[in-house]
Amino acid sequence: MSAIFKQHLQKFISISDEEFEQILSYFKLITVSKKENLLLEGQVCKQHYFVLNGCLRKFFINEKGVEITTEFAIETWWITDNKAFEHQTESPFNIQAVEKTTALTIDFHSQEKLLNDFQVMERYFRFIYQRAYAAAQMRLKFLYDFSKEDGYYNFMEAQPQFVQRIPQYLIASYLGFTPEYLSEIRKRKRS
Amino acid sequence: MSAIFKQHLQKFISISDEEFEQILSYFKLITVSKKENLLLEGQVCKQHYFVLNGCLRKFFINEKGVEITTEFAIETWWITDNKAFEHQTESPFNIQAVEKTTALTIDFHSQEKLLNDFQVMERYFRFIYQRAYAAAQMRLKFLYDFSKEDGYYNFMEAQPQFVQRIPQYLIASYLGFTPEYLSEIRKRKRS
DNA sequence: CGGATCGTTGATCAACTTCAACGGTCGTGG
DNA sequence: CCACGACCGTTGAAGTTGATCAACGATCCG
Repeated sequence: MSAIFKQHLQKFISISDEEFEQILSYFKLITVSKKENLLLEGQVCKQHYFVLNGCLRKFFINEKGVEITTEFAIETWWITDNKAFEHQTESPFNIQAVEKTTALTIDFHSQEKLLNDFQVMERYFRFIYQRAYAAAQMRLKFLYDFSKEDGYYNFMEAQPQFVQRIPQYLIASYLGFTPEYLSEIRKRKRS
Repeated sequence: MSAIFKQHLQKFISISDEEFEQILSYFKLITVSKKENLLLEGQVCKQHYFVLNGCLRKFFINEKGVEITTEFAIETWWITDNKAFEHQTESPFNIQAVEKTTALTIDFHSQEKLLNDFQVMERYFRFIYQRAYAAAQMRLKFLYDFSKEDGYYNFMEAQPQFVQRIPQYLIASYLGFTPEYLSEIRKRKRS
């Protein structure tokens, strides 16, 4: 299972089998079942998750009591509330399993230690954050550029893997509109 | 002027004066006047900018021909189209000076070389991208959480430094609505 | 002084939300 | 293995939010 993580690391940096085993020892392997929570709103965000298989999502609850999903993570994606993780403060987010999920998890202090002990991990995380930041910038562009309807078609094309496995109300939530409106868009397309 | 950059580096890593001079040699110092362009849509995004003073913005032009500003950068902020920079591909964005601006600039290959030559710069950029990603995540949350009106009040509170120096139509563009609507919000507040 | 740029106003219009209700399906307990 | 309840997607009507368009006044700058 953790071979997935090894392959992912080796896409960015070169490490020996021995080094990998040492690096892996900073992590814990966890499995959570569908709807199980890994972080609750108001808690300090202690962990950074690397999904090996399954799917996690990050969401918050707005003043109307509606869940808004801001992020999904599937195989080989990292997920956490980075701001709360970095400062070890309370998070406004929840992290929950969409499906049964296996992940590696590392707490803040272990991650700091890992970065100090392995220079090459600075390089790895520099890549990871750089890519994640670039992706977030493009996501912002899409939000500004597209109407909600076009955003849906764009997402369908760009991430068909999600549309297969994720319930529609979560997709609507992620795209920033209501399930009813998603229904309407789909009806329009059909006719 | 470049002392600003030195101070910024030293907030994250420790370097000697000598090292700093070497690092600085990878950059060029530029000054641009108001409305001058540093990147045009369709060009390969070759440069990464670190603002020493003044203000840059990144924007694109939507299908209706309207400029949408997705990012500002003032003193000690980095700015580029990270996706296009990383892959050295054409960018859909423009980068333009809002005011007369002085910045350090580094091209992609120099940045790669800098990262290879100075281990400590991997750490510095890991911090930079980590913070930038966390900030982008919070920005996304605000976009999902707030109505446009609330988004304006929130921005006013969080970034009063902008509201002073940036024309209103740019603020409206950044917040994702029209100047007319901003006018309406302001009128409502007044009464 | 004269033109371009910026903020404002008000009327009309489109995109999207809210609410209430209904039918299908899926999983769980009896 | 069936029945029931919870959950999910869908519909349609009415309501909001914010966009569009055209016009005007103020200000800045050459």
